[in-house]
Amino acid sequence: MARIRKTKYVILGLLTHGNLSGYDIKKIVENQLSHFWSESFGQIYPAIQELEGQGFIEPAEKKPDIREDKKLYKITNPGREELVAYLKRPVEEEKIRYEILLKLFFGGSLSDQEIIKQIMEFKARQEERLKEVAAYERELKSLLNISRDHVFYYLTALCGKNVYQAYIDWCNEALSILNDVEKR
Amino acid sequence: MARIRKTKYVILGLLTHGNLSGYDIKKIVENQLSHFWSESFGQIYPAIQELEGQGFIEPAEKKPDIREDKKLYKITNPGREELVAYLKRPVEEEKIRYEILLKLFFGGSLSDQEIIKQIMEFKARQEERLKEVAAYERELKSLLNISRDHVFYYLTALCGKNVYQAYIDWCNEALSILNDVEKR
DNA sequence: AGTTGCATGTAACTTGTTACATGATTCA
DNA sequence: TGAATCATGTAACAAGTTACATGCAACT
Repeated sequence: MARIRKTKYVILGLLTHGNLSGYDIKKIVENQLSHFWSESFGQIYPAIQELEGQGFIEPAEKKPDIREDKKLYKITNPGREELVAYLKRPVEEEKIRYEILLKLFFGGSLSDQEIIKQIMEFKARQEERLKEVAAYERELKSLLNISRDHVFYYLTALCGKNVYQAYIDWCNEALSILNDVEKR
Repeated sequence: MARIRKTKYVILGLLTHGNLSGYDIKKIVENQLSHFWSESFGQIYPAIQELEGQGFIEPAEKKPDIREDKKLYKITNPGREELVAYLKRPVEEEKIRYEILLKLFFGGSLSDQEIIKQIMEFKARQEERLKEVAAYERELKSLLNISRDHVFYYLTALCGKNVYQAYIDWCNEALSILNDVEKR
């Protein structure tokens, strides 16, 4: 890994939008960031404790209507600075491991039919994802004017749409090429 | 992680192309698989020992011209079966973590200029990668007829080309949208 | 009364990287 | 002779997932 841990910045970032608990953060990541990010409870809760120890977040007062055992946090000024410093740093080289390409690289050990099956399954999954993210993108496009943040949400969905479409296009090209090879 | 370990299959796959040492495997991954895969020595050597213990690979006779301290391995028939069983299994859901989208999602904490800078840096890196993989793709396209395997190598390069191009297109759309927003 | 969801947290495990140790060979 | 590359391996660490433990609240 050696890539610096991002969980802390996800928490800081989400806390700039409002006070949240660990559970809230997990739900938001699942619901709104899932097409480009994931976090597990096993990462979130220890990271919260670390952030509190560093003074980057602190307990927030709860309104009386929320349950006793829920711990709400808010971001502090040093926390904001820490987040901004991270956001300004260049994006790290993401390590890429595409299993479909690995399997294709060793295609010599499979029959054409088996390879075609793998690509079709992969394509079907990308189509599902595209459908989801394209619906999300259309929704966000209509909300573009309601806040500056909505532009950013829209752009993340647009990226997903482009990338999934690129995979689907590649699947079609690959299937067509394999079909030509098979016939000759 | 929880995703099953792929290192073993990379080793088995490469050994179907010829007898290799751990060092050879590392070099091939770096030179030929680097646009979609990576492995470190810390994974390769223990995996080799495990594969040998399972009888999936075994020491190969060396030609007298290669050095004493180099350990060449060859794949066994059970090893071939193990590889094929893996290749036939559906491709696992890859976990996606795009840091550029994370940073963009929290764009509210940065100025337009800072966001634009991040996207331009990201775009420049994708353009570099595209250049590399597109050159590789053109080369492989001309070699398409020399073996069945070359079709697979070509398709992996083509996929990289499509995906990097999709990122670049998205960067341009994003920059144009951010420019419009800035002006109003 | 039982199931589902809310809520916090820990422990064991897996995967992966980095740095280090060691030494041979090749080439300028 | 010294640097770069070849070559194998280990140990410490970092990151991330999964399963588990615990208990409250809401609803059916």
